[in-house]
Amino acid sequence: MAISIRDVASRAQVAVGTVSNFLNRPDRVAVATRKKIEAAIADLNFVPNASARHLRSGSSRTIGLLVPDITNPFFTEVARGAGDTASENDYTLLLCNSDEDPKKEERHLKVLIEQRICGLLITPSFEGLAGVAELNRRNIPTTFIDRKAESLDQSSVSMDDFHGGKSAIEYLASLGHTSIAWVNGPNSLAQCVNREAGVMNSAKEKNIIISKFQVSQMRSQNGYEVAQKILESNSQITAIFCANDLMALGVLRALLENGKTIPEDYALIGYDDIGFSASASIPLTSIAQPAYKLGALAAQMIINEVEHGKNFKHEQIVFKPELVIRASTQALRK
Amino acid sequence: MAISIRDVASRAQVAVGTVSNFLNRPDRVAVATRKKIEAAIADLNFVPNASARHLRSGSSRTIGLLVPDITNPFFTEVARGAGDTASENDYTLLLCNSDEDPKKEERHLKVLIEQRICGLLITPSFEGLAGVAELNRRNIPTTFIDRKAESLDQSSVSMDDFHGGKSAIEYLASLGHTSIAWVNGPNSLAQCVNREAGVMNSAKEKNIIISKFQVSQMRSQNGYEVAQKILESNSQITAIFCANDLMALGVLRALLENGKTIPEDYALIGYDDIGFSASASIPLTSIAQPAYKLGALAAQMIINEVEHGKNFKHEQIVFKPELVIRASTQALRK
DNA sequence: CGCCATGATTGAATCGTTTCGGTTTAATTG
DNA sequence: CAATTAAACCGAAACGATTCAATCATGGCG
Repeated sequence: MAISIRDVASRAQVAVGTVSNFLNRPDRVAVATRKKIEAAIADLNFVPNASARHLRSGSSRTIGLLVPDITNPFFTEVARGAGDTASENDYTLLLCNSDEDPKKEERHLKVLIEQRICGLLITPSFEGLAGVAELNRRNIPTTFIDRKAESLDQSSVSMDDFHGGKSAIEYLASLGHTSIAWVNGPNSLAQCVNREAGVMNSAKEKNIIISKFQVSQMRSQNGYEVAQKILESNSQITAIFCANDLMALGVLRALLENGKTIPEDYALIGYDDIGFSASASIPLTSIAQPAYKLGALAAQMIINEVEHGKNFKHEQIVFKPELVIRASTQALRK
Repeated sequence: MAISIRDVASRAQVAVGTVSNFLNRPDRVAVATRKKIEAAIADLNFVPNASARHLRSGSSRTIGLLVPDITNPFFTEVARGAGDTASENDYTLLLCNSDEDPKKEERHLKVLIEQRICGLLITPSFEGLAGVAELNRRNIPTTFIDRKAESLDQSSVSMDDFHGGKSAIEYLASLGHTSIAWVNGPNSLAQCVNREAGVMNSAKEKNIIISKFQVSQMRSQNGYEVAQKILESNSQITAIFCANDLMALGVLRALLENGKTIPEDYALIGYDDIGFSASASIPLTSIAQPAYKLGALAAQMIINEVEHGKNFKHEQIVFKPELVIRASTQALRK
């Protein structure tokens, strides 16, 4: 039924080995033979069988990407970047979504091993280290995304969260704000911890009062609730900085509902610069992370590692996030 | 290097065929033997090689999902649904994003054929029929998502767009609106055509005046621009219905910037009910589509088809969308 | 004209499974 | 106790590619 390299060979009147060479190292086959094989392939509508190729050659050319939440636009962009880079290099990307569920994560990891992926891209959740260790044992290269690798024999592509936190506060300070609310996620996420360190650092330098609000999940609803607390607190706060855009959008909604105007009554900054922030009712100032680039570069790095084998130099690349100024912030008027 | 079924067999003192039976039809192997094999597998840390299995057995247990835009929350949900169902049934989902680019779509289709997927889930863009024909020729089952299959020997899971358009207008009519702006996407999308038919149908019934605005892309920015036109037009319009939420969010932003209040000055309805609509500055009334369910059901159907082979009855399932009422609409006050 | 280097081509062995006809073992029956 | 049957198990062949040592052609050179 299925058409194999053998059929192509017999129709083109050459040996199977020659067809294989044509497929993988065309320069080694004479131009006349090339033509014959091309014709045979076209006639028979032949498409090579990836499984057979993989089985014999030992290298799978598929790389796994395991993200904790595919509905988060940040990860969607990461996936797009990784996917594009993968297919440009003739790799296949196997995208798995763990929904922040360790069970699903474990299952996906199992499948990825069955598929004999040649490399893994992963944004580790705080717990997920067990399954990753298994990958290591099997010598499957792994690179972290959005989380710096602590070990030097592993690559990672991450963001300078300290700088992100710091620059948001510096910017607000430059606008004249001196009392700022800081809405952060759980300490179990390295990102949150580092951003807060940056916040506190520049607050100290600029002599700013930080009111900290911490939530367990970084969803829109959580931002909404925090904003109500801020309004009730009757404090001097004139600016609000949220650890992600989802929460900032929640804050925005709460403030508008309570008759506040942005940026006059409160300046508001988010983090991530997801697409929806630009088209919010008040376009959001945000700390932009180059998600697409993160994914693309991580894919490129793991491909390099796969292809250059042992003599590969691991790198921990750290991007600087960028402040994107929109309508939700302005200079403080006394 | 790699551990194979053969190593397991020799360590467990059984034949390779027995190990294979243990893996695939455990009931056929005696309980004592089972224990031995289990132990050997655990000791050796054996994980079967999917490629070898596929090569020999001929069936791949991976299903492809090809979406036109992974950054659209609607498709993210579809992907989540399909992915969950796939892994519950021990299938692997290969998610590909074509970015609405026919070239990428073609390339992905090629890869999917190389991988010998056992079935394809696809939301066809208006052009993409060429590549799909190739799949048909190879007898790879294909089911459409969010687009009804015109042929009876193909399955599909789609939405009743006519009903969606109709019910939005009926709802607005019931609130007392008689002059409504309808912001639609290009006619090349079946969805848009059908929604419009529904709109026009109920407009006629309820004696409503529809002002139609058509855009080529259904992005937020397009909605923003249309809203400005509406404001300039100085018409009697009191309600705006957009063919997706992204555009509705753009409309919302434009209206608020121009000092209008929602829902007092204008009632506003979107379509899709993406997550961000609920947390917009004015939570959006919208026509909800069960994206997760669409993906999950489509996956289930293709799995059934794959497993039941020829005697499988193709179905064209059509869901009814649901009106979700939020703050952006209210009864008209004279 | 014979020799050799080079480039093209060949085809058998192999990758890790599943499949399936055949063999062994144990239990049942008359 | 011999004959019959069913349950377990065995192991060689096959899936469709790649690999690589071996063979074949070709042309340049002394």
